Amino acid sequence: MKKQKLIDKIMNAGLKNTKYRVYIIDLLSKSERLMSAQDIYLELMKKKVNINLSTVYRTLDKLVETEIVNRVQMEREKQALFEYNRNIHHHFLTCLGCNKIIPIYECPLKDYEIKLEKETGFILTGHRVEFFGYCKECQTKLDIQKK
Amino acid sequence: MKKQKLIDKIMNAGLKNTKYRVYIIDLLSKSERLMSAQDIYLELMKKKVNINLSTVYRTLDKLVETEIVNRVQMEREKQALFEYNRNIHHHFLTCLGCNKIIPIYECPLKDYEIKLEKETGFILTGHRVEFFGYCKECQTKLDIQKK
DNA sequence: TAGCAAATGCAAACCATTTGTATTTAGAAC
DNA sequence: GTTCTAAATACAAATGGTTTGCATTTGCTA
Repeated sequence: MKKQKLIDKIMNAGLKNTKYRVYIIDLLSKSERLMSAQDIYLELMKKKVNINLSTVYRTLDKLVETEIVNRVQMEREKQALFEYNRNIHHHFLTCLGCNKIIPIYECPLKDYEIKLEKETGFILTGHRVEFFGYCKECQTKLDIQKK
Repeated sequence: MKKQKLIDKIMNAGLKNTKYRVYIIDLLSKSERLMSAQDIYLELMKKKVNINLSTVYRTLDKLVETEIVNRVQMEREKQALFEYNRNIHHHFLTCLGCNKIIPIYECPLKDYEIKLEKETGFILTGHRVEFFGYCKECQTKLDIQKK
């Protein structure tokens, strides 16, 4: 994403354009993995961007609030993880061997949600799904086979 | 569950039979809601069962390890929640209004998992699903309608 | 360019959870 | 029943992710 586009995005959300916001959105939008606040902090420090950890948290709060970024809580991670919001609904697949997290851009629950709404009387607004298993490499490495 | 059955369950898992274990399993197996460690601690104190919070945590660790109890991490709760393991696969439906959590004993993902295994090469071992929405009461209270 | 609200840095607080260690207890062996 | 040992517990302190209070700085509007 061009820097100007990124600044527009920040300002359109009603936020002030600050260097840290630019850095964090840029970092997340280029990252192919989910990142924790700590990850972001360390990554920026490595790039000689001197930021405070509490600023990372406050920035992420704002970005989540304005839906520029998504916060997700994985079952097995204690810290929250963040991803750039591309507005594409997806689920996650976590490898229990190496902990890598793969987004799955496909959703088998559309019809089921309608059914569930009828059954429960709820109005549904969303869902989240996390699959667990072992990736090919870990299957070999850990000698895991389908039972 | 009868007390003796409960003790058998503990001992069959290779654990020592202690009063706190009996109390905690009994409490969880009778609770119709998920409970946090803190909830359990307070509930027991209310019943004049003087237990230490760290004992609650260590007991829960053992019970999760031996699969007598399940630990679940909800998206919106920071503490882990615990439920008695009835060995019935289920998902959760959380009301964004009143935070109640309803288990859904139905799974639309069986076939999809096979497909996902083929697509990704993973061996899948499980998944978890949480639906979000508003229950009937909160729809009225908060004037929420389907869009 | 001034003024003000918003953003930041820093230190301290917070809260769920874990850990170290001394003491107690369950259950196996006698 | 008594003894012995590993496991369980109490208590206090530590940990780790996250939040907050407050003084200072910065971005944006007028």
